[in-house]
Amino acid sequence: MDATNVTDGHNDVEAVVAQLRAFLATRVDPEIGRLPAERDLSETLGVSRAELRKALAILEAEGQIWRHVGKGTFLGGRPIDTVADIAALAKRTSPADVMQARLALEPEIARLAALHAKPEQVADMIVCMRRQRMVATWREYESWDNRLHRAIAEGTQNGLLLGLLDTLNAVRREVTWGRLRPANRSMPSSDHHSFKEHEAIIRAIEERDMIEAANAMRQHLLSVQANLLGNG
Amino acid sequence: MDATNVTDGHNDVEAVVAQLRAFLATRVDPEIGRLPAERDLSETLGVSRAELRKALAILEAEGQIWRHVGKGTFLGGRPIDTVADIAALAKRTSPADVMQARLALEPEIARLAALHAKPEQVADMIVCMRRQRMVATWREYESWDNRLHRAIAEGTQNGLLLGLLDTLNAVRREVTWGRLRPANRSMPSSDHHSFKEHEAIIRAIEERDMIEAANAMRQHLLSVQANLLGNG
DNA sequence: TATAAAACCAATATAGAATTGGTTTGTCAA
DNA sequence: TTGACAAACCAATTCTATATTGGTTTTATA
Repeated sequence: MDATNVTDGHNDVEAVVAQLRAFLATRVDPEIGRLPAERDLSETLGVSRAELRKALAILEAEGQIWRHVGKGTFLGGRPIDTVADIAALAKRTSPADVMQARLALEPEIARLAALHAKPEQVADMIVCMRRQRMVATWREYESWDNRLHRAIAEGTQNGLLLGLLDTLNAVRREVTWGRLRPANRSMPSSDHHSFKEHEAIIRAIEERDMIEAANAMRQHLLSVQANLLGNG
Repeated sequence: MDATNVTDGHNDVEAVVAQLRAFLATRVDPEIGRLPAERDLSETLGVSRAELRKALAILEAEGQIWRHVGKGTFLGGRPIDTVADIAALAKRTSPADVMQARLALEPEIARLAALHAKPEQVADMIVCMRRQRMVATWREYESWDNRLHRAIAEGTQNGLLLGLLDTLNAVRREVTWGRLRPANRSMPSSDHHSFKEHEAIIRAIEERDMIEAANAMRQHLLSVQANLLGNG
């Protein structure tokens, strides 16, 4: 414990921290943002791995870097956990949340579909709508409902929006399955409210009426929402 | 659709289809749902692979099975592609697509945040905003920008919307990295347009002004969009 | 006792082989 | 020529084994 002796060893971690800061500023490509592995870096800086880790812990607490087993050590704050894990997402999601999300996303999707949908994509929507009217079970009904809403999203020509809707739908299936599910529902009646509403949406898209497309979609979803709450 | 029996002379394909149906019903575990590989199955059934594939195509058109290269052949209808794979999504997504999706989703998120955000969540937003003004690099700027927009989504109290935004942001990072990236950007100037815009959004949320919150968010994103296209 | 070095662990990445549905080519027979 | 079949080829996917990496424990040593 001699303060006069080793500035290297006794200087605690502070000297190593300073050394590290310099290293980050000068020898790490900010575009790549990846530091060498601890074993390599400790050799490069001439310190033991334990000392280096103390310094790294400090810089991590400061938010200068973040680390992860198997990945490495990187510049900047820890990236947001991009949980695309449907099951985990569904666990913290209620049916009301699902409807809220649909109401947030799908009217805008309908609007963009009215702007960008190609004729053959509109034809796809019509096919879905027609086949939905001919189904014998609610399971098939929902299948074609999914496909219809997805066809509308395809009409946006935006793969990301389509992906978001797919994620939403995946969660929707998990959620509605997880909760109680009326098993003895009769077959879809021919005057089911959704039929007319779907028709209105598709017509608006066909006529390139963006405002009406968004509106019709919103009305449809509000109707579905009311139905859900009423039945629940 | 037409389940009618074929009466033409060739019983080739039809015979194989019948053989296949029997196989599906008796020799495929519905829990697993996977058929043997075409090469194996053709040998098992004693038909050529080409013939087998014709039969498989028919059953696939009927929705009895679905196939995918590298995966195999499975019972039931083709599952909707639940793209949790950010990289795959990013590959078919352009920066313009990202902005379009943000414009679709985030104004509505801001609106709901104005309705539901708790005081401590608003405080989080303010923290993000303040720290964003003090950064030294664009990397940090973007990190705090991400956190701010995520904090707003947390204000909706809707885990699904938050998850969707996380997915969107993950894709955004991939996309902007994949494409060319302006390397010589200077540090964020203190009068960067986003600062005032962020402030307007948060103020509207704080004042529970749903309409203004959505509006401010839309203006902000439009401004970002214009900036992107201008720089591109 | 303190510290450095090594060993060990679990999570992750990586590279290559193997598998699979889809497609093309070559061969032979009717 | 046409049709059927086998083999080869292709690209997407999975599987498997190995290597890295941050995190932890053990061991040696001064």
